[in-house]
Amino acid sequence: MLSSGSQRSSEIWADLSLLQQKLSKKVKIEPLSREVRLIGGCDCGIRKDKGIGVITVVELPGLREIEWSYWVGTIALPYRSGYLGFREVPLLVGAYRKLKNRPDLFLIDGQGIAHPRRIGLASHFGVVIDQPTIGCAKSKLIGDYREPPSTRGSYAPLLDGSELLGYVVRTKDNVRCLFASPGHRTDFPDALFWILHLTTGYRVPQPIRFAHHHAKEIQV
DNA sequence: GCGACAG
DNA sequence: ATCTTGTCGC
Ligand SMILES: [Mg+2]
Repeated sequence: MLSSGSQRSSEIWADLSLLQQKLSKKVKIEPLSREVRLIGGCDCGIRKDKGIGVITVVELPGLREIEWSYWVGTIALPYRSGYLGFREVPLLVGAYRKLKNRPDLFLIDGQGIAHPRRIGLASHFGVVIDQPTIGCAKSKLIGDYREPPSTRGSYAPLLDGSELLGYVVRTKDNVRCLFASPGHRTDFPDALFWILHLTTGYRVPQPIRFAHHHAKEIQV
């Protein structure tokens, strides 16, 4: 029973899983078409049932922040691995609509297609706004890989059997790897390239760091 | 039954 | 994600 009033908890997740299967069919993995000058960094802060979604816009070259927006909303679902998009996408869409600038690419704190149904947060958000996105997660959701050397720039493919999902990337010497995967309207080389080019001195890419900082301070 | 499990 | 101070190492 898709879309109804009250329903059993088990049915809710089953319905959301079906919805993800539909959404995943809209995901396009293709080379970034635009020239990238403005990049949007996305992250959310959540406490209890109140959440805030933040998007910062950084300019290239320089990675200087030129704008940022946020959106506050109520979180209806509890966290469950594989369903993060349903909690954070609404908040990010709200912030997206308040932006004055239009980023050429969005970097999101979460997986792209490296997801059980190939529709992680970055892909989900990308399909909803139909804009280029790349997923940049701090830990793994699914897939197998061999640990890359400890030097910045090292990487290894993230695989589900023989299917490539993304890359496990060392963005800084002697720190845990990041998990990069294309979200929507970007491809694997794009994910690897941008994750490394937007990382300077810190493990997490600057755009996402800025968004994270804003979400944390506003939430007070 | 056991282990994995984005944020 | 959030709860939380100082401390060890690059
Ligand atoms: Mg986050």
